[in-house]
This record gives sequence, structure tokens and C-alpha cells, in this order.
Amino acid sequence: MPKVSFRDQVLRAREDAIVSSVNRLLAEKGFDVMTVDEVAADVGIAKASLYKHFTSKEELAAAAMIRVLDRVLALIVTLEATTKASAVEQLKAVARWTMQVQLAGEMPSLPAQNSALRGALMTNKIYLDRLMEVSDKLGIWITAAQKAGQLNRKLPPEVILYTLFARACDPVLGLLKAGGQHSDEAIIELLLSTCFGGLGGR
Amino acid sequence: MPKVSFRDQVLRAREDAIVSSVNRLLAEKGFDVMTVDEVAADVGIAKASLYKHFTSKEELAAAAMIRVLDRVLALIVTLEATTKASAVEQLKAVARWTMQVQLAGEMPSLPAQNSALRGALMTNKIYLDRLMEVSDKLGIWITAAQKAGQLNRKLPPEVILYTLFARACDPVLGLLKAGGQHSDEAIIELLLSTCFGGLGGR
DNA sequence: GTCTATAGCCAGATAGAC
DNA sequence: GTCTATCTGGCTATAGAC
Repeated sequence: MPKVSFRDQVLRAREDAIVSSVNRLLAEKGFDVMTVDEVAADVGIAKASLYKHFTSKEELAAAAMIRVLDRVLALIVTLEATTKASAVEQLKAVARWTMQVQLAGEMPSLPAQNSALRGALMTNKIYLDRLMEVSDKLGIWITAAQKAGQLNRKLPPEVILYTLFARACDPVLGLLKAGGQHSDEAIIELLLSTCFGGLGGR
Repeated sequence: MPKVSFRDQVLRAREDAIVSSVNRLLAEKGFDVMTVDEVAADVGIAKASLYKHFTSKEELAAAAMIRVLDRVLALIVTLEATTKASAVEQLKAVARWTMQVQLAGEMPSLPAQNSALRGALMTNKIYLDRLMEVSDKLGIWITAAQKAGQLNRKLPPEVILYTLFARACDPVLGLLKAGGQHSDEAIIELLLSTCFGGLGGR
């Protein structure tokens, strides 16, 4: 019985378009450099109209960050349903996906300690909930993979978790893409290799 | 014959203090968030005086970036003189040092594709020269370590080089430090382990 | 809810006295 | 070369008509 009027659907579609623009601009320029004027121009509406949907630039960015987390959560749930692969394979699949998203120019960078965005996100319950949910689900795979000896047992699980988050925004991807020597697929396989296998020789 | 007047020495000392402040603020907040007013306040001089030494915010930041490169070059030269260690050990020593600098709050983050800073740096000959010099010297060690089988021969050398640069600014360090569970030394050893050895189990 | 227009603020950079 | 005071422009956010 979800009485959703046509009007509401249009509204949601517009908000979705806004969040998509924010997401792309966030990935491209970062929160501090991105301006609300750019977002408005990109969506094709007036800036004042944006503020009818979102009350601040921070909330705009938070919506984009939440959607990214929702996307990765959806992927995780899908992978959970496909129980064929081992824990470490599931983790690699997630890492591969985040790298694809980054190469597609749709992965906002991690909110650094400094960023003005960080403070706003830390008080955003929805964002924190999603972040915790992703962390929990990945944490289960991480400990399972360690138990199975697929991941180094000597590493504290949070080190592995943080590393996976960081690799999703790894600047090495951008540097290699700028170099133009490798295809996107090759870049991703190289980074997965260095992330899980390290730089060292066998 | 280095006729350096006392006045010049005072000048150099002041500029060095400025660059130190910029370096710290750059590491703490990033180029976009850092303001010239903050720098002036931190140094203890008027903003207008800053502009007598450096003509723009970008040049201010470039001076700090160049000094970091000079510091790492000095380290490399010292390590070259100490020929006891293998190539991969030299690389690890450099990586360890950059991580120490980062934990000390003195490592500016890599200028991202987006950053307003990147454009300015790409036209700064001194910066580019230093960057190339560091890259060349590290490149020699990288290929030597690959030849010796200490680093994975299948990895293109530039992938290893970029990875070392990226690990110098790895946000994982900050996340682990914020967690408060590990000492600085432990954090560095964990990251060196995941960087060279990977996340995988043996 | 959409727009145009503008308020209010703060940043980078400069003028000009000393 | 140092300072105080100011210019200029761009940004977030809002007012108010439709």
C-alpha cells in the first residue's frame, strides 16, 4: 500500500539526479572545491531550488556518501546470496567493484580528518548506520578469511578493513590511468594484486 | 666566497619558519582548507608580509612540497652512502621514513587530480625537477630489487613507484592512529607489512 | 517548487604609510 | 619588509515574486 503519487515520483527522480551530480562532482573535485553553483548548473536547476531539497552543502554531500554506501551494501547482499565463493574471494569482489567505481569517476574520496565534511558526517545518523553496517558485513568476511588462512592472521582485522576502504579511493588508480599505459581492467588487476599479494616477490 | 650577509640569514630563517608552518598546515588541513591568514597567524607576522616572500598561496604550498622532496632526497643520499642494505631494504627504509613523517603530522597529501594546487605544481620547474630526481633514484632501487627477486617482477616499475608515493600519504595511518589501539611504531610496521607483503596469508 | 536577485561572509591579494 | 586597512571576487544561503 505504498501510496506514492506521481508528483512524489517526479520529486524522487529529481533528487536522485541531484545526488548523482553531487556524487560525480565530489569524486572529481572533492567537497571543498565543489560549489553548490556547479551542482545546480550540472543538474540544470537554480541554486535556490537545490536548497528546497537539501538544507546545506554538507547534507548534499552526505546524501551522496550514503548512496555510495547503499550501493556497496547492495553488492554485498548480492554476493552473500551467491555463496559459491570463499570469504577472501568475496572481499576481492567488493574491492574490484570499488575500484571500478573509482575509475568511472564516481567514488568520492574518504572524508579526511581535516575536511569540513567529516564533522557533518560524524553527526549524521543515517550515514553512520550505513557505514557501520558495511563495516560489520566486511568484518565477518575478514575474520572468516583469516580463520581459513586466506588472509594474514597476524593482521588486526581493523587494519584489513581500513585498507580495503582506503584502496577504494587509492590515488594510484588515477595516476596509472593518467599514465595511459594500461587498460582499466589491467589497472584494477594490478592494484588487487598489490593490495592482497603485496609488492614483494614470492 | 658565499657572501651571505646577516640580514640574508635572518631572511632565510624567516622563510624557513614560514615554510614549516605551511608544511604543517598543509598536512593538517590540505591546500584548499588552509588559509593564508592561518599561515600568517601561525608564523606570527602580517599576511601582507607573507606576500613579500611568496607571491601566491600556490607558491607558498609549492615551497613546502619542494622541501619535503628535498628531505626525502637527503635521506636517499644518506642511504646510498650506507651501501650495506639490499635494494628492497633501502626502499622499505624510505617508506618507513615517509610514514613517520606522516604520523608526525608533517606530510602533505598527494596533490589530487582535482586540487587547485596540482595545476600550479605542474608548471613549477623546481618542483618537477625534484620529483623527477626522487622518482629516478627510487626507480633504480625498484628495478634492482625486481632483478633480485625481492620485488614482484610481474609488476610494472611505475606501479611500485606510485604505490610507494601513495603509501606515504595513506589515510590508513590516520585511521589507525585515531583508533588509539596501536603505538606509532606498531602502526608503521603493520603498514609496511601490508604494503610489501599484502593482506593475504602465506 | 521554481526562478531572479541579493544578502552576508570570508578568502586571496594589494595599497600605502612607516 | 613590516604593518593596518582595504579592495575584489566568489561562495553559501536566503528573500520574495510567480
